[in-house]
Amino acid sequence: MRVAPPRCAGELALRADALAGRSLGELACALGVPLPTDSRRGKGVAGQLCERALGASAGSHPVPDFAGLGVELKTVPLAPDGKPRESTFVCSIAALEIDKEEWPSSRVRRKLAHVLWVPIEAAPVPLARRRFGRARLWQPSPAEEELLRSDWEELAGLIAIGRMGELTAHRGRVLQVRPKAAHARVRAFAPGPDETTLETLPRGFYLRAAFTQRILEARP
Amino acid sequence: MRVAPPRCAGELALRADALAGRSLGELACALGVPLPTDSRRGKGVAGQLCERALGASAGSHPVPDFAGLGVELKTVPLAPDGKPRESTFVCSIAALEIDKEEWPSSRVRRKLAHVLWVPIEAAPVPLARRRFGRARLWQPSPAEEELLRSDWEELAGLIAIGRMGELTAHRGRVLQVRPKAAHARVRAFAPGPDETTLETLPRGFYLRAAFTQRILEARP
DNA sequence: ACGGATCCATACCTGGATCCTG
DNA sequence: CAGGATCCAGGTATGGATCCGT
Repeated sequence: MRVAPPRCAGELALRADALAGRSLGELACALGVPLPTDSRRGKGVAGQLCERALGASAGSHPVPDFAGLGVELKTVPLAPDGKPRESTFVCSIAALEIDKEEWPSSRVRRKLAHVLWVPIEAAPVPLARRRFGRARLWQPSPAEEELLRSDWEELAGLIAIGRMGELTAHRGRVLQVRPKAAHARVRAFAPGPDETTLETLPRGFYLRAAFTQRILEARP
Repeated sequence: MRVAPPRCAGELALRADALAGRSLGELACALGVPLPTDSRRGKGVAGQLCERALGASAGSHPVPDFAGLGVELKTVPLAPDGKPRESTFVCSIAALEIDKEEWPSSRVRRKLAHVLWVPIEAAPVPLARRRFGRARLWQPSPAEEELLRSDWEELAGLIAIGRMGELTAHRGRVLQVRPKAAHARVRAFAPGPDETTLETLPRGFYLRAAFTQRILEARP
């Protein structure tokens, strides 16, 4: 079953509101897709069903989830205490090209320019019984953008000068760099010392959970 | 079920001889894989089972089927009169790079430097009952190579100067250029007129059936 | 008859994220 | 408890070729 793209932000907000309180099991049933029984096997399923329910353009590469609106969709898993249980993946890192990027036109900034955050219950609630919360349409405040920019410039700078291999997830106040791969044997190219190129585990940018928590708590 | 790579050309020839007279159905059964019932759905199945039976390194990109030996495997479908029913795919065409290739190191020449031709019955024999014939290990004679070279230089030259779009399968005495894609809407990049780049249907090099017929008829 | 169109398998890549052990 | 490791879906790319309408 397919849903047409929303024609404006208002229509998107209405659809997102309609999702609040519904469970992942109901949604899967309505869309006619089976849910994995093992939650390890369904890491991305909430996000993917949410895309379909809201009429996002699925899986296409360079464009935002709602291309016409320039809005990106992110589901956030909430622990029983209401706080995000996980960090949020932002985008993968093309390490060999990152020296050509600048913050204003960077992939991270474009991804985060306008986001629809959709909270959903996380473990220990079983997959099918996890309920969606009230969505929030967000754009970074000047203070938030400043935090993101300064972290990004530090991290991207280290990658560009060939230090991605030494980079750990400890770096960055709100943005961090972590592995992004099917398994630890996957290789991608990255700058090495002295203009060399070497193969490393692919990485991605992630938002720390404490940062998304502040976004969700701010009064809309 | 997996078969170890042959250690020398002699071992490969022995295995290929052992295949002669056996049917595709027997082979599929021995390897524990099902055959499609509709022959449209099994266009590549004879070649793939043959690879497995002979211990070819399956599906890996740049290397010959028998990497250590530098030998490429090709199955040839024979009509009831013993003549090849189809042309033989050689390799896909990277149109934007072809201006940097020269015949001696070209993909076509490398693919055809050393080929194990394995004949197999074609339609109207049902898939499972098609029998393999006697394989032939071949290297191009000087005359054959000269034919290939001159066709390749004509075709590659036309592609390099931006004429792939106008190129039809009529060109070339033994080598030709034809579409190579899942369907007609697939696009790939190619040089256009005046240093431009345009999108076209991807193409590949193929050997005309009359050429493979002469190869198979020549006394080993 | 054959030139243009198409079909399957497999590997890889990207985007969706959560798992899990020290 | 969070940093490093991993899992699924879907699309793309390539190599195995044959199908089929004019």
